[in-house]
Amino acid sequence: MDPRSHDLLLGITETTRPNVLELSRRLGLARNTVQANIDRLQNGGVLAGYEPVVDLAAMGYSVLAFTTLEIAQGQERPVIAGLAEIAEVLETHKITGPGDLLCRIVARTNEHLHDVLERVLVLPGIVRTTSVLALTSPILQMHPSAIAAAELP
Amino acid sequence: MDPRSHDLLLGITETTRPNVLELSRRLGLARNTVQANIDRLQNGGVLAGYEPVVDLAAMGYSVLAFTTLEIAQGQERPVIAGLAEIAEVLETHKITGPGDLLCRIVARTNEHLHDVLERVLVLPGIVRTTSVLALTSPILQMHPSAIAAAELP
DNA sequence: TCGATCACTGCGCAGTTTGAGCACTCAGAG
DNA sequence: CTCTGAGTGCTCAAACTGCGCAGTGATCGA
Repeated sequence: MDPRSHDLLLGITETTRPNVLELSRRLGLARNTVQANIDRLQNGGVLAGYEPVVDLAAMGYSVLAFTTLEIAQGQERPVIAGLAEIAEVLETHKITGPGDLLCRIVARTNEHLHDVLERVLVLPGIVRTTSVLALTSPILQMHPSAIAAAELP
Repeated sequence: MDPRSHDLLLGITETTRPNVLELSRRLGLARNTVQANIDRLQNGGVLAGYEPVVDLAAMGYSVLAFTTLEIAQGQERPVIAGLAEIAEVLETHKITGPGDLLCRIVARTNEHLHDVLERVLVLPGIVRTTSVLALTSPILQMHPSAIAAAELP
């Protein structure tokens, strides 16, 4: 991942907008209507922006892991701050149950993942980590589709 | 989630493009250069498209769960097909370790989640499910940032 | 039943962006 | 020393945006 591409992907996030005219043609609605609907979604906070869809595998990150962290009492905040510094940690969720944090981590190789996990482990307050590797990801979607809407009372 | 908004979000995925001219100004590069770089990323498969960023909470889906499924021998394919029919199941990963599948599931409420899990449980071949709820998600990013690039040899 | 409101439509116009092409420079590789 | 690739600067018609304004039909409360 060269820095140029990185800047590009970052910049894309900020300059990407839907083509309202084409959208209106596809949906069979007036441009004004589509624009108003988009505005409504944005104002409601549902539509928070636009992002490039990045194929991590094509980017060289072919390893995906879900790692559960157990944290010592009251150490969550600094641990999260530490995790935020590790680029390969894409998501962190505070969770219920035996673990405390669930992280989504990408790496180029298994060795690289090992390296990342070591950087995680040295964070003060981490008691234990458990990782599972994702082998394939047969389902990937952004949001619940119309099926869900149809089920509503 | 009304059907109109759904169509809109779906259509946005297909009609959204970055503003290359503005991007070039921000990056201090020529428009041609930026366009060529974007083409390169697309052709390389790294940049797979553009998507709206949807705030699931604002959309009414305030519950996020990670559910691990244990599947009976050789039943994975039909189970995955069944999961694909459930709109609330946003991601499914085949994983290593004790579980077989890890799912990311959203729901409007805990009751709704309960309902979704019941729909999951009735799929033939599911032996056991274990769910953890995500309370907060302090880190959320799309891809490893420049930090990772700087670390490369 | 009347008037208000709302979602949607259609039109228009100035300004911006796109897509495509061409010519040029510059640095590195063979 | 030449070739090649990356980047630049320019041009043009066509497309799209942002914005405003006027009109229609349906719904709803008084």
